[in-house]
Amino acid sequence: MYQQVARVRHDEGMSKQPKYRQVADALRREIDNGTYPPGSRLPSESELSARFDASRNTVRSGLGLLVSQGLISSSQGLGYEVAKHEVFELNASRFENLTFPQNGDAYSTDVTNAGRRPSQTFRVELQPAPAYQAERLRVDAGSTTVLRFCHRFVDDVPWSTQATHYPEWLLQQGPRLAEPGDIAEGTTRYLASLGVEQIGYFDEIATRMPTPEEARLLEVGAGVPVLLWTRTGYSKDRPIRCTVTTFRGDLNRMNYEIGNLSARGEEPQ
Amino acid sequence: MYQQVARVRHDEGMSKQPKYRQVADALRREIDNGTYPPGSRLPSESELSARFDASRNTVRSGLGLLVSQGLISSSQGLGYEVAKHEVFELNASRFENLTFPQNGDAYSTDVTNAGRRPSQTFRVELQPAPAYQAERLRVDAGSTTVLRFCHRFVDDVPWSTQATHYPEWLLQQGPRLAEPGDIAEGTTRYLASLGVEQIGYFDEIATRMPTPEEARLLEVGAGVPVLLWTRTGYSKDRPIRCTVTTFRGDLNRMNYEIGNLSARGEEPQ
DNA sequence: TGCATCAGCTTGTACCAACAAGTTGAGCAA
DNA sequence: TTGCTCAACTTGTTGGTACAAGCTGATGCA
Repeated sequence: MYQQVARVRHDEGMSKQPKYRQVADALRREIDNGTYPPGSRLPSESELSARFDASRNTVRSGLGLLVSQGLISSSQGLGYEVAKHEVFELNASRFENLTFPQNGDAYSTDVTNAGRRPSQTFRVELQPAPAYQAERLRVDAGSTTVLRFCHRFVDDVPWSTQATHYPEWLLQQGPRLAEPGDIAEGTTRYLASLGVEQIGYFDEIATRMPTPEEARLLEVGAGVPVLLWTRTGYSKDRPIRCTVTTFRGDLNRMNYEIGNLSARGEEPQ
Repeated sequence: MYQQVARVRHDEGMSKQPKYRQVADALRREIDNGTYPPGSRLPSESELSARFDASRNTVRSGLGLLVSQGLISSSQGLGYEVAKHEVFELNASRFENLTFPQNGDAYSTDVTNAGRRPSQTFRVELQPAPAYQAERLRVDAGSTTVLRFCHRFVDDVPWSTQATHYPEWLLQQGPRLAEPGDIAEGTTRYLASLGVEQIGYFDEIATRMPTPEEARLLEVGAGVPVLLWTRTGYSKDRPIRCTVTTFRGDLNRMNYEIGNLSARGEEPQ
């Protein structure tokens, strides 16, 4: 019923590597050396199948490797495209600078200055504190917090999600935090005007592959990790907010300027 | 010659999702809710095949998804294991603190303080500057630089690779830079003792999937991104070094302390 | 006891076949 | 010209088979 084809034992040279890896490696080389520049299309599976004398499944395994490494992406009906990245730099140590004046919220300012067009959707709700945020805000897990959630785009490409939790006690001083809608001058500035000044922050940066939910919101395919940025802001007494931002790892880079950098071009001020 | 089996059209409820995704989602849920805790083994492909009434290929596709997301890993002959992470925190703003005294190099100090055992292999060579480093050191691409390369382990697990490039002109003041072997007091301290003081640095943090070379050195499987950390150190006049570190993303987190954090437990000093 | 072997499990590689579903452009009809 | 249909491409999903290769524990021989 099933006829096993005679398996030829090639063994030319040493190879050793399985065929699907050879396919992946060959294509990777050709992508690296510019045979297939960023944005260009790879030959179709059946063409590659002929070229490498491999079955379509084997070629697919090889292509799957490159996809999971973020080098290429595929779309049904179209083919495989070589990934192209245009990274956006976020200066985290200048972002929300405590002494520097700025108009509106820090995100719009930063993106506009880079000559790109920012847009965002916005949501405010009361939520029990997740364990991660509760620990950083020094409140009980499950206690009420104000969640202000942003889904941000740059030139209509999904860019990041940002969830800031504020402890409940802060509402007595800053009731507008819990009201829906933007706070025009920025929440940090708003709180400062009420005497709750953020005089320092603690940043944590991690990376991992996106959850299905994150992959949906950020519209990333397989092979693109996310950058996780947690900023806990402190007043002179205690933590006043915890912001968790998820970035598309292929489009973002974070910068920190520490110490005296007068030898650099632009002054860190 | 080939007999196509009657394809039953289930369509219970809505499903819509392909079967291999359903397998992946079901397993993900069971991993999340603790049915399969970190470190435990998943049922074998054939067991899952029976449970989900799917072919082994379909089950493998589902498992492959979870592998590429870093949730599980597989080894031939053994099966699939749920990934367990024990993250190591690296305080980047305290690391190589300019004013804080320390013994030996910053890495060993940091790891030892965390109660873990550091080890490393080390290499020094003269190398033409790659474009990336040349740009940051403000020298011509291809001009000579000193490369000091570290491959670091924590408790014998590959942890990070670190490549520091120094511009050639620095050799006149610090000839020991180009000599093989460690510099006991740390290179930053050594240079400072010669009057080349690093008074500030510029950090860049990015993430991506590892290259095959990086995957080999860090022994990461598919689905684990790397964290890329570039630190450019400045004297009062110009850049004096450029360090590129690659971390396993599943084992590391970076921290920055900015501003006044007296409200936190430990004093940032 | 100690050690080598092997059966029986596991995943890895490679192939075949069929059909579903998305995209595009050619070509025809209004 | 405009708009629709459809053929001919593309990748996506799912099934099947066979064998290679790694791991483990049981078995049996020396």
